[in-house]
Amino acid sequence: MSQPSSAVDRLLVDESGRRPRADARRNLERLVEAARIAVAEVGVGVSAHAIADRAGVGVGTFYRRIPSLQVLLETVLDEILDEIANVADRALEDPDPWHGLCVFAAAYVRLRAESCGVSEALGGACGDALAQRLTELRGRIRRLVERAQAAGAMRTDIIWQDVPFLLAAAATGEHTLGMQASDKQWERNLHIILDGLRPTPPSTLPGAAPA
Amino acid sequence: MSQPSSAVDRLLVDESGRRPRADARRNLERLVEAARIAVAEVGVGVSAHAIADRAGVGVGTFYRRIPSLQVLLETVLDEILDEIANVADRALEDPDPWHGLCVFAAAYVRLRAESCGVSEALGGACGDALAQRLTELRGRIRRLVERAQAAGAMRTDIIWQDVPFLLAAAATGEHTLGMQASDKQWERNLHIILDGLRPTPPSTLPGAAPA
DNA sequence: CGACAACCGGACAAGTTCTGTCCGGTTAAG
DNA sequence: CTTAACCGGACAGAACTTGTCCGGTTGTCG
Repeated sequence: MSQPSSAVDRLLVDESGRRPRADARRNLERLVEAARIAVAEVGVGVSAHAIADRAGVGVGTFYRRIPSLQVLLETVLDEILDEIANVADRALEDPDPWHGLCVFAAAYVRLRAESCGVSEALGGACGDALAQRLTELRGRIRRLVERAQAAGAMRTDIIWQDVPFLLAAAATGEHTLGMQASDKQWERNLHIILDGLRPTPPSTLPGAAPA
Repeated sequence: MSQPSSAVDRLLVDESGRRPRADARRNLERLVEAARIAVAEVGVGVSAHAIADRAGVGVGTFYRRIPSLQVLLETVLDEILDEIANVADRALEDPDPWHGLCVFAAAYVRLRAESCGVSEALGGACGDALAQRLTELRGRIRRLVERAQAAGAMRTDIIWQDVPFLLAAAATGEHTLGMQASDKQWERNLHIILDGLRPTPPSTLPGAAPA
């Protein structure tokens, strides 16, 4: 938010090594921050004009430093995916496997619930650009789940591939049947889902395992 | 699918009481069926041209009998919402309240998972057009949940408003982290969620109740 | 303080995609 | 066979989109 924002720096190191003017940097920071908010509220389909408007600058200013809309969106999303990966790494070091899984799950679902664009990106809406990140994250979730199962803290009739789908599920649904979800509906959803993951399986799971 | 389709009839009873030509009726049936499939695959954002193409007719034919794209979409969705309401009514007559809830939940989640457009409509994407239906459905779900709780078959720290969100959640997520969900992933999700709804609450639920 | 390069904003071009209309050619039905 | 109903798709026009360009402004440095 208020730190230098590596995204801004990444976008700033172009052309001759001259230091950019102060207003140029300020506007770029505004644009990146506006992009973050817009992506969260509107999703990856947000337009360049919409971001420029939010930042309080013209589109000309947008395209002066930003090569293309797509580059900006990928930069912003890549940063968030990095953050998620870090949370997963820390969770893997938790001495209590189940607690580690819960901590990661809460962070993951929160990020998805609070940013429409992050959900879309994790769902694969950004094509190959973020595919590498997604693969890495998948591996970390797999390890988190299998570690919890090995410790006897989780049902073993559930396979690790179910977990990403369940976490994605917990984060969705801002509106249903005309009801507006509270800010924390995702916490309630996640809580119930995690309860459903605990041992003592009440019955066998139907359907084939996902590919 | 192959029955006369009340939607077709509803669209056909216009202008002078003359019986329409056979080809006219055939094309309208094709259009309605194409709309159903297109709404399921693409969602309520599908275009009139896309539906006409799927039906194998021109757009002129589309607009000859159909007043507007919106009318067609609402007609198709209204029919499905009717079906859901009927399932709920039957579930309310089940002598076992928990079994009734499970049967309804499975049908509801299946319909949502199999039709992108139904999910959007239940999420409120169609504005006021379907608001009445949504309200009715809400009441039925409330009764199903409270009946199950009164019978002691379901945790009482969950409120009925949680259930529509949980069911919506179970149905979402065709892709996550680069993985393609199996046809029946929704069954696995729902199964785990229903397990989480059973009595013996492991802990208290965080967050405020939704409005 | 003055000069000037860097910067700014938004009108604009060019493209896409949408809904809905219109009309010349075709076909079902009495 | 006649004729009204029907068909298809070109078309109009509106509402978006991304990205460019240029006249006016401003930060920065000698």
